[in-house]
Amino acid sequence: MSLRIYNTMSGKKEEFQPLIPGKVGMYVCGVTVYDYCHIGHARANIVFDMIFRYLQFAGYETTYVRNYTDVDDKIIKRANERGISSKALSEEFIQAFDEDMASLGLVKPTHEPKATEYIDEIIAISQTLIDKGLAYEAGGDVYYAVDKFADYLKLSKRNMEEMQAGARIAPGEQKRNPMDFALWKAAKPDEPNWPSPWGAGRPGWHIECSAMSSSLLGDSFDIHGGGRDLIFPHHENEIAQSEGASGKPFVKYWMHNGFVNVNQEKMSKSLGNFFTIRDILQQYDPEVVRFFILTSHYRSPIDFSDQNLIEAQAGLSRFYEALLSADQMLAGATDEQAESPLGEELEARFREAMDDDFNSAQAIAHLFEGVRTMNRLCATKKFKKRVDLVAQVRDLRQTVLKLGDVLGLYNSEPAVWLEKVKFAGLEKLDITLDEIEQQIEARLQARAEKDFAKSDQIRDALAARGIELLDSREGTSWKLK
RNA sequence: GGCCCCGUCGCCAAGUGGUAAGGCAGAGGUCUGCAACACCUUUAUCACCAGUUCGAAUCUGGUCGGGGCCUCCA
Repeated sequence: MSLRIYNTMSGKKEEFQPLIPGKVGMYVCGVTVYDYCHIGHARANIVFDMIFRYLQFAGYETTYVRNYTDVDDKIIKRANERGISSKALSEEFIQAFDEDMASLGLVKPTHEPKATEYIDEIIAISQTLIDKGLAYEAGGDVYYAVDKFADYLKLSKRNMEEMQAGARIAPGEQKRNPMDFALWKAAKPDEPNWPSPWGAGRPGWHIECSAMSSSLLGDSFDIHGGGRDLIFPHHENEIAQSEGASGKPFVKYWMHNGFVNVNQEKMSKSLGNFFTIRDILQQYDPEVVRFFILTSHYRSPIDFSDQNLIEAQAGLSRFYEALLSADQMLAGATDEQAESPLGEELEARFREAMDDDFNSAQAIAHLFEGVRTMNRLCATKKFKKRVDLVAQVRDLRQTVLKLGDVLGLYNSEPAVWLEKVKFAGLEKLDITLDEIEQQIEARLQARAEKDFAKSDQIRDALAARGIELLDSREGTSWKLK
């Protein structure tokens, strides 16, 4: 079974056939850098990071471009409010973005261009569009004449007449048609600007993505992604610009990730109900956030809530606990080698899930099954001497790690990760590590004396304070309840 | 008003024509001094109604409920 991708353009899953066999060009709209990233950005970037990793895993030589839009009305406005330059503001938030993405465990895209580095290309495309009669200059602005592009609204499937009914021309704009959009805006005082054939000015929103994608991936490429909210107007306008200028098909597969809701309600800047990545990482481990996001399909809406994240943490802990116990069981196990089909079988199921429009939720479900098998084998009597079982656990462990890496998961040292989460949770409880260890010691003493009443009393008291004890042959450890 | 999406076990969440993955929580069991952990077993006919079909959660029509886009937004 080969890779199938849901294409927003057709509204269907399609067999993935890249323009050049074996190679993929993918462009994903990045952020406008004027504020800290919120969890919606986290989702979009994690999703496409997963897609990028899987494309490579599936054998495609993938060029992944994710831009920074560093010139824009909102940047100018925010910079003016803070009394700093647009450049200083955008640099600050580019750095913040990079930090956030690194903490979420994202790999670097192949290219991370900035809009301001592509001003020449932006001007060239705008000029081409004017030359072709698709755009016009008016008072130092350049606008795209949407009624000249026959395919306009083909991605968002909207109706021009109805769109026009609600559209307005803002004061100061020189549009012929309210639906027209700016490719270039004449500079106002104190705005960043560049010289152009139409006078000093700056790019409009949308044109930068056409310029950067064609420069780095060519006029036609395979995958273009972003959040659903970018379908209109941003991606629609990109199509008009790029296909209008080049005369070639722009993008083969359009991919859009679903929204993040907070308490069933869309999270948005205008509603003010958004959390930044930094807020969330105060509360939860970054890998828990990533795990939570990937346990839903990328096109479904997800609901950010404490309960959901706590459950995600429990699920991810299950993986690390299994990996830890597998490591411990394998440590003293026989060195003899044996065949094991389990890893290969797991990988086949994983690929099948991921080939179906990157169904990471299904893929993780298969990995959970791998974990259960691993736990079951490890619990078998005389495990360490059973050559076949040891080989199977080795195989499964290695496969879970390998496939986890495709999702950007399970990269930590199990013991270290579990400790980290445990101590982070401990801080929220009214108990100290010393206390816990003292109580464990006291209980061990009681048990040695067969004073089980006292032993159980200590255990119950700790449980009431949120600490669960685990006895094993090696001794007693504890975890958060 | 126009366009679009969704409604699957207590909760989260896969599944788009052949009689419902997985996780969390719950129940029973194995293990245990007793527990916890782990493992085993177990828990749904898919909002509702009508239709197409040998057969539908999956297709069509309708009803109810929720949400999104149409303005900056991942």
